[in-house]
Amino acid sequence: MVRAARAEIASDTPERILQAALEVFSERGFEGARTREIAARARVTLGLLQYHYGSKDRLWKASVERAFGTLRSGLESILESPEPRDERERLRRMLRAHVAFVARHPEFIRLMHDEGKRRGPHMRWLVDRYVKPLFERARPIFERAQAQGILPGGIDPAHYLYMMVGAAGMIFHQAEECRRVTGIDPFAPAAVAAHTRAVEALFLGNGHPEEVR
Amino acid sequence: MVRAARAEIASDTPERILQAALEVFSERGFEGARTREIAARARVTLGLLQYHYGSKDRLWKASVERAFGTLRSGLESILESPEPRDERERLRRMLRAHVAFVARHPEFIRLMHDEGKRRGPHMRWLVDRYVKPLFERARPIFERAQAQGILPGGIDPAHYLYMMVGAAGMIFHQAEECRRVTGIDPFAPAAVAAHTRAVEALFLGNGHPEEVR
DNA sequence: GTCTATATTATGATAGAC
DNA sequence: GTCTATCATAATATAGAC
Repeated sequence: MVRAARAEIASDTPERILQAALEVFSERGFEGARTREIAARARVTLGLLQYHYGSKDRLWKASVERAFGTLRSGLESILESPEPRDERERLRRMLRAHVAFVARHPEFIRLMHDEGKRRGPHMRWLVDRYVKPLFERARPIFERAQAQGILPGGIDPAHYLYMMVGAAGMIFHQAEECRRVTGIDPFAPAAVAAHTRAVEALFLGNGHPEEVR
Repeated sequence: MVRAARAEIASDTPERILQAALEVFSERGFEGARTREIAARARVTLGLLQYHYGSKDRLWKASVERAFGTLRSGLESILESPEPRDERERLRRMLRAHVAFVARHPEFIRLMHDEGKRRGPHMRWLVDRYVKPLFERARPIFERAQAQGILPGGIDPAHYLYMMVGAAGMIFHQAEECRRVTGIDPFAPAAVAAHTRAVEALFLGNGHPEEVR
């Protein structure tokens, strides 16, 4: 059918707009983002954004929904990956998965930074929909690790969550800053590997000389 | 002298404006910040911002200069505080100082987040003036800690820097998110203390059951 | 130094041609 | 579906009174 054929060729335009929107929203924050810039990056005009998404706000939600959908299937699948040998191994996998994900998608953390520092409907939407469920996944891992002496006990898992996310992510979402401060490009494969090792060492004490010795 | 007396009573207005500016810039980001909101919080009018600082850009610099001036005298003084018993103690002090500072001034990290994720004059200005010198202070502490086996070796100090800043700060600069996700108010004194312990435990293994045992 | 206008520009949103 | 105007508003910046 002509119509079907048409629909198939039919553009990836909405997709491109969503991608561009995510980039700009994460780089500039919601209020700093300019719809004109989003349109330009998607190589469409302003009117078309309105046609497809109606408003800046709905565009934001649509782009985040797409982005965090990836996060769920990306991170959570690894979190639940088949049968780790033990809790230490499970924790290690979560750490690795987290570093890998943040290294590939620093824009997610940037979005959370923009919204998570102040009250507001965007923040609530984001937290209830994505962050809270994710925390509920990570919490028992931290709790069991504490119970088994893999991590220091007597500390609310929330602290571990924020230390993990912060320690794993900052070098990536602050990539430009890092380049200028240290000369390191954190996205270089070697740097990603090094940071993965660093995070593992920090949480699991692996390769810790005084333990190895 | 009348003039002197006048000058003394003379208003803390520029100070109030700077404080309001720092708040709004850190909450909204540079582009998201509205000069009207800054003026309102400082309880002055728009024209007065222009009179005192000329432009939004110069206002940004002035407010950051004031803020990071505090950072230097605040953090650096503790970093250099008199004669720690050993390197472990020196590292512990740096960690504590860092957590304490970020807990009191999450707006600093928020500012860095806004600027540090993209290239630009603000980022360069910030990094060259404040972040780089601070890193040069922290680097030898990490290096010596590694050399003495206090921290895992074979890892560039840059990774430790970003892990420290990220792990120490995130729960505070994402305070609103944290409240909603975990129910914890990270600024409550007990929470600050808990996070300080958590960060120390993470980097120094203190209270680590398997080591204590 | 501080305020009240006002000028100028940029933004999100809309209308209507193709 | 996509574009080219254009609107209404809100932003920064300026001018000038007090």
